[in-house]
Amino acid sequence: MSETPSVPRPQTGRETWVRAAMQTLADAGLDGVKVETLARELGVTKGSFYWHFKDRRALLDAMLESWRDGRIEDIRSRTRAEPGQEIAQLQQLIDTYSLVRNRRGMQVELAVRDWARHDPAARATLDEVDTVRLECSAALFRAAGRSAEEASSRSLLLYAYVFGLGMMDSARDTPRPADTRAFIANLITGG
Amino acid sequence: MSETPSVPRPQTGRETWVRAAMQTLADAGLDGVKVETLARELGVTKGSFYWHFKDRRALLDAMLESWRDGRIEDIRSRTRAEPGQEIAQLQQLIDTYSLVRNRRGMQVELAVRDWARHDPAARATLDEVDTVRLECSAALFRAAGRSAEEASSRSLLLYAYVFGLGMMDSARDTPRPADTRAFIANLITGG
DNA sequence: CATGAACCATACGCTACCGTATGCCCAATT
DNA sequence: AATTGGGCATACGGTAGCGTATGGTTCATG
Repeated sequence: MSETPSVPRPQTGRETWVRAAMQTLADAGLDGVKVETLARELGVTKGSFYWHFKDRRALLDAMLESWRDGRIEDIRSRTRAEPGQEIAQLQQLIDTYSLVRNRRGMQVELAVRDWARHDPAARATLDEVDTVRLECSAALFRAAGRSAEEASSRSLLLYAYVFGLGMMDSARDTPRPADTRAFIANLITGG
Repeated sequence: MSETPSVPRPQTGRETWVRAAMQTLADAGLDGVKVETLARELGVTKGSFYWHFKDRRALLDAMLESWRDGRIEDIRSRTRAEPGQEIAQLQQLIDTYSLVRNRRGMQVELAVRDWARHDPAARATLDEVDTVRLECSAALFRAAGRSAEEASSRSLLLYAYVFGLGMMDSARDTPRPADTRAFIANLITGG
């Protein structure tokens, strides 16, 4: 969907708005993303906003597009493994997501998922991303010798766990014990 | 789950408002819970609301209290098992949560979890509920012979999976295949 | 039957938004 | 030097929501 480059290069300004909006999305949810509030935070006025965007909805669409591209690129890079290292790669994937280190990314993730519950466009974007994710990790499981069915099931468990944990731990400061995380990662990967 | 017939009942007022608000919470999220909107839906005006509640915040607190009591009672009743039936009971627990049948309950759950990301009171309520949940299912695992550590880990995996799946499938109409669900439930319970 | 409490309506002021209209400033172009 | 258009400010009208003030109605009870 959507055209990418049709007009020359008005791209500098839009990116600034999108970044600030993503920050607010993570901090306050979708309903915190307001034109006038963002303008205040950026030290400009609405006049600037309505120069770069048709309306608030256009900003939201730009946010979705930006998030989708980043997530797909990220998952692709995290699911490349040398032959024989597939399970180890999956375990590292789990650890990356379930560690508190990735706090901000998880906040965005959860906000987008909540957003998707009410907005069809967000839903569609999220489905795109989830499809790629599930397929990428399932491919790793298959490369490790699992059947296609088992690979899909373990992939589903993996992401449901990872995002479910992110939801349960979204206000947690201390990470879960390392042995707990290792035990669960082993169950999921079957390693 | 009682009546509300067509006749304008002089039902205890607060409960009526709380129920309507929970419905809206599930459908539209916390920011959809607005005094004037609820009043319109109930066919009354704000005057009624501010008779029963001090302000909007008081309604939110009442919602949290009501939800917490219901959830704790629910989990207690779902984690009573005859000796020897603990694993079967856990598997049924997983199925209850991960089935599409419980759609509305899951919508409320997800809305509360998102709410908890921005509101300390909601966070505290949710932590209460999660603590009871984790302890109840961990007790079942221990009764089935698992060590205390393993029981805690599996409990965490169980709930993270269940709510994570609810999040991923919140817009899904057809349930996941039965054998996929069974495979995952077996992995989680270790049965 | 008067009185007071429970319950709700009407009406108001206030604030935070969205979106539009219009004008100012400045750099690059011609 | 004049023109032009990108980038932003100012100002305005409109809506939706919160909370308050106040008045009306019903009903039990002294």
